[in-house]
Amino acid sequence: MYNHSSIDKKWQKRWEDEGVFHAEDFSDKEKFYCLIEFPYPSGSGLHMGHPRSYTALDILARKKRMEGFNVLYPIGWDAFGLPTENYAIKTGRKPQEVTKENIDTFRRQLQSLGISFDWSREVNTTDPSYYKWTQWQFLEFFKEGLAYKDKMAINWCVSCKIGLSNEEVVGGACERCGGEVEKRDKEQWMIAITKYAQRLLDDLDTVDYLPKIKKQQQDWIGRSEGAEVDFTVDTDLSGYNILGLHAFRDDSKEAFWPWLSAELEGRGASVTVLDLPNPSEPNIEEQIKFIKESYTFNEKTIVITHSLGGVAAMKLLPTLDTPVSHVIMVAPPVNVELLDGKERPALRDCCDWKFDFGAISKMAKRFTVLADKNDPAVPQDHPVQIANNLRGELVVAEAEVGHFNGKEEPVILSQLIPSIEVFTTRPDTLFGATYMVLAPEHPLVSTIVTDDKRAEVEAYVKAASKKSDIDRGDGTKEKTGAFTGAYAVNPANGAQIPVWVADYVMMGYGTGAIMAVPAHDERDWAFAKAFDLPIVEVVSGGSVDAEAYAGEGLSVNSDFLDGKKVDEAKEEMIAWLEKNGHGKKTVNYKLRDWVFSRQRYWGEPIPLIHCDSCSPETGGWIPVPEDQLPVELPEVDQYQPTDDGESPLSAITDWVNTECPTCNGPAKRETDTMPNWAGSSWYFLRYIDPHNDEAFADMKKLEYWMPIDLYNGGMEHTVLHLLYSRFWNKVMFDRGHVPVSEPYARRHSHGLILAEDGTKMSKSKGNGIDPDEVVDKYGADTLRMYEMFVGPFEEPAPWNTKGMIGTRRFLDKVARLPDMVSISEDKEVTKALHKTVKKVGEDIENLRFNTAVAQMMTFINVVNKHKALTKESLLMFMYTLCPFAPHIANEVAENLGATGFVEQQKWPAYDESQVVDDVITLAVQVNGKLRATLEVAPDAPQQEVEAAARANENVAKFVEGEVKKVIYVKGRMMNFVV
RNA sequence: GCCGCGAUGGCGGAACUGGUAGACGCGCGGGACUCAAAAUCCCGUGAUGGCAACAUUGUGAGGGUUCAAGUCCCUCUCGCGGCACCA
Repeated sequence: MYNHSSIDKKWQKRWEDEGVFHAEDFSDKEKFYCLIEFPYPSGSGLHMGHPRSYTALDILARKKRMEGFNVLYPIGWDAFGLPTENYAIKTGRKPQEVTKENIDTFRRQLQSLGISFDWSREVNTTDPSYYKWTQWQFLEFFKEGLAYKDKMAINWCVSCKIGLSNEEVVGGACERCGGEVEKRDKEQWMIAITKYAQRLLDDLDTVDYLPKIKKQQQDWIGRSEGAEVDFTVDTDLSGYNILGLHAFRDDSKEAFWPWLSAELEGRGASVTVLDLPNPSEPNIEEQIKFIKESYTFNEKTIVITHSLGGVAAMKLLPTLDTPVSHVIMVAPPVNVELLDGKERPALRDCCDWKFDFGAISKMAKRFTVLADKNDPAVPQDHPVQIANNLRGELVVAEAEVGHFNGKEEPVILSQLIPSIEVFTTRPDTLFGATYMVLAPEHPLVSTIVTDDKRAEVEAYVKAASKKSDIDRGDGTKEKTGAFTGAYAVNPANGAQIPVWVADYVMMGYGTGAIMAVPAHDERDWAFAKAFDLPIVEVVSGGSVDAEAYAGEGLSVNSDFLDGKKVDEAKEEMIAWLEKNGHGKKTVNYKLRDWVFSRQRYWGEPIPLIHCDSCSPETGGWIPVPEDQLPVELPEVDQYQPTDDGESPLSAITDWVNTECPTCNGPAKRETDTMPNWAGSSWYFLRYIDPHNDEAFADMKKLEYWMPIDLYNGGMEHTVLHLLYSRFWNKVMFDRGHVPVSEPYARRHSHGLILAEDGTKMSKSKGNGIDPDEVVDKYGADTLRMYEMFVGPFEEPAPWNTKGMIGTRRFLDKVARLPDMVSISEDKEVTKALHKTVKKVGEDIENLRFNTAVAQMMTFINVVNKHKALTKESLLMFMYTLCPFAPHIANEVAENLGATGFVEQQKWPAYDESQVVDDVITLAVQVNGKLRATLEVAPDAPQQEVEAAARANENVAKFVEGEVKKVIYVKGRMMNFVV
């Protein structure tokens, strides 16, 4: 029994004192950057799983150093996040303190394992000198137009009081606490990762990841090719009278109104366009009088106003006796300053510029405002329809010639004749589309629903919105839905098909609407059966009365596609759609934009300031200037999450209130913080230059070290963390801050260490094993070796303390080896040694540590058999063992008189002639069954072997009569076929 | 439901490109040393039959290809992981 405690501490101190593992920037040696996922320093201390990954890469790092590489093997702390914050709240302490304590524990525990980290490069995501650069990089996203704020239905965890990204909702429940998740509308910072979807997919071809990891990335991005198809809602406008109020712009008069009239008259409407008098200096009373004299309003009236025409309408409409059918205001001039900068006293006098949308909406069955979503003057909470960026084109660009550009007009027209855009991967089945379905959240639902169906549809939509994702996605998959009363036209054959609302269609994918082809889609088939909708077969090969058929076949009932194979038919149909303006080829991704806001305290503050009077183009958001970074997290006593879902930071008024960096006026800080994923998306860059305060890392150093040669981590991070960090790196690459577009040249993953009962180690089950105890009782080398020996690195393995004792016995045998040192050794020992060096070296490169350990055990067994080996052989073995059990290897080497560290020795070279056997055991089979074994030279000629085999009594017994064939595989076996 | 991976002694696991299945370790049985124990060392250890040599059988189940299958092909069962009405 050797004394592991003193040996462990002695060598750990020496390594650290002499900086043996410090990586050198710009060395002449070839670089090797190996990376483990840095730990989250939780309060429960190091988990048994951590040493597995860290030791594995430590072995590789140590071997690479001995092979002459300049190795970077760094460590740090991913320390922002909920568990610490929750623990701090519970114990009434500050997250800063708790974090520091946890890190100290983790550091001590990791150091007790003798991992060859370069501790001089330690990073900590919660350190202001680190998150300064996280914030800086966020601003790079912002400047690139990749960060935007959007109101959206988010997943809200009721118990954590936190918004969760889709990725953090597992089976409809919160990933962290397992609690209930509901939908809530919240303004969130989003990052447009979807813009990088294709590159994130394509560049997987350039990296070496485990196939299953690549596949998970691909599946998550979820690319599918297909077509976008437009279905026009069949709208009958006969009996309606459209009243256009024209003011102010001549080009509208010449182009817009005639075009609109033609479109609407084709649908049976009559159109009246009134030229309002004196539009640029209007007298509103005069205009109203003119309208009243020229036109009689009734309930079939549809009012369309354009720009300044809205002013008169706004005053007039609330005074009418009868309500009108519909009012559409296109870009009403809701904010005079934004109009064109010109003062218009006449307008100002007649109107206070605060449109009373409420009064108008009472006079119209439907009321639509088409205006800029971001215009603060447009009341967002009012039930008006908001379109994007319309005002910019239609009003402000007054001086520009010809606003009639074909981009905005369809939006206007679609208010009266809506069209439904769908995404399909099967355009070849368009002739089989017998109905359509909108997601309950689809904005067109309320537009197209007919009056007699409105109540029913509204009730259905309301019920759907209450359902959680579990109810919608899980369970019976029984189809529910409601008919809107509206019909759309199938562009392929002109057929009228009913439009339904059903929750089996998701707003989040594609366009939120589908064409349903029940004959060839399982879900559509089930829905059609449930609601008795027609099923039309358009691909032959199945029996669509019994079930949907999604296989190969030839098109039928499909006019010009008939007789074509699926792939061919898809192409033809896309060509047809494009030619006739009904759609086009498109690609869709499952990947969603990244919800980047958290309403919690313990995270990086988002470094933006909101000013009411500056930067309207970004919604008033202004980056904190670089020289004011980092925006430090204020240390406060109260940081509990709020019930209303606002960030705790919003309550700290003297932090929130600040100055606008642009105009120096009063402004407010953004109070949301960043998600945990932020700091971990780029930490590998900081390791390269951890103390730089001019940049997150020096470009020259990045060029030297990047990319990472091997990155190892858990399978649980192979989707999100890997994707986010690849994306983050690509954005930095595009902005010229990093030299490579893919950060990880090779990615591997380790299996979990399970508890002795084969389940996950967990606090609640009390089945955890404490690394401290194991190190204390058995030593660091035992723990390291056991975790390598326990099974294949990438597969989960149950902990077994008894099994670990076997590796300790092995190390005890190692400690006794010096007693056997002698001036000569048996040939078998020499051969075993060289074989061991060869196999261990190869196994390390292939990350097959378990068989490397087994080989070293075999070697010891051979030595023990002969009880003698030379000092040189023992040293050579110590060099081979050192990556696995560095403490004892160094100790034994030192006791043999070696100076310096084993880590500074050269990795041993094996002698090729020593790894081949002089004599091998050859299997002799008869009819494939083993009958004897022969000791022969590996390259013995067939004749000789055959003679020896036939001479064998047992073989001869079975080889009676004619031998049909003799198969001889040199060095392996001989088979007699009789 | 779909996709991926896996299933080998009492246990964790080996087995290159189809060529002696069970390396290595744990456990178990026997023995040596010891007054005794611990530690250490030696022998044995898939199952069945046999004193033994050896024979039969054996890698989740069933079928196939091959001189030869844990390994390749088909069908199925179970387990693990991922996705989950993704149009």
